[in-house]
Amino acid sequence: MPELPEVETVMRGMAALLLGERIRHVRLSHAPLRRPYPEGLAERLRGRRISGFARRGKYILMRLDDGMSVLWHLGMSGRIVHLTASTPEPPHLHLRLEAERVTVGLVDPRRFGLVDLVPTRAEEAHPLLASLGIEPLSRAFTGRWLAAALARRSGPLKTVLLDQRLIAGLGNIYVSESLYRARLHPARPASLIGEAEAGRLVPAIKATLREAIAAGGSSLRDFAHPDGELGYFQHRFRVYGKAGEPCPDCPAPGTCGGIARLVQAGRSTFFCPRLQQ
DNA sequence: CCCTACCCCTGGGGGC
DNA sequence: TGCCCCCAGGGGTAGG
Repeated sequence: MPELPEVETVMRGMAALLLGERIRHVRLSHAPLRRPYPEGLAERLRGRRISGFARRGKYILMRLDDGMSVLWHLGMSGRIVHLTASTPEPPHLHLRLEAERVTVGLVDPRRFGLVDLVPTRAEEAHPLLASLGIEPLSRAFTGRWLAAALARRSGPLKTVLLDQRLIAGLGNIYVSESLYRARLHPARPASLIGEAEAGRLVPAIKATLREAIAAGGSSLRDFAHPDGELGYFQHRFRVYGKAGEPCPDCPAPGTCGGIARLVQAGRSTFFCPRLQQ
């Protein structure tokens, strides 16, 4: 599930609950995630105070008072849940972190997520972060930058935009949504996107991500509701998952024949075949 | 290097 | 109802 906006919202939710808290106890599941937990993770976290949060791509960094950071990745199905005394323990709970005033859990049925430890001063050197590309919401992410980056890549535009080594945080949903907003066809060869079109795409990506974060932010106020899930929200997609439905921007229903679905590198892409060229 | 195909894992939905 | 297949918002790796 989580792409950049969801991860950002989860991170903010974690910060709201955990910032400044001291960790009293950590319990880990026996079922492994994508990679084994670092040696002695539970013991190393106990007694530490949580001093800060950051996000890099789809990764969350939780900084501790001993110079270490906990690296979280939610995979496809990972969620952070606020556990209260009244809620029963959810299935697929892999990490339970009990702090002074709150308890949170990492729930991940598919177990594609991971938790690791990294020195705070060397976060960027962690193997999973070292090869990540540009942050799409940064000032450095401009049409000029993107045009130059795309010029060196072959392959369809959609697939290239999903590559975390180029842009960190875009996922399958927001790539489709951004290409629709920019009116660019997902199958266009990336190398043939010029500066004018890249100059359309960059603000489309930023606006798409910012709107989704804003929608998540508005849902954050509810994170204490009974199921306690942090950072997830119903966001209105214009094309994602809407194959066969009328295109929201075509003048009359049926003008474009409806939203189309395409499979690229094994992932679904949704687009309007008339508006996106 | 670059690109696609396949794999990891569980659950939900649709068709029969 | 049950079963089976497909699909799912993540990424890493093996091969072409």
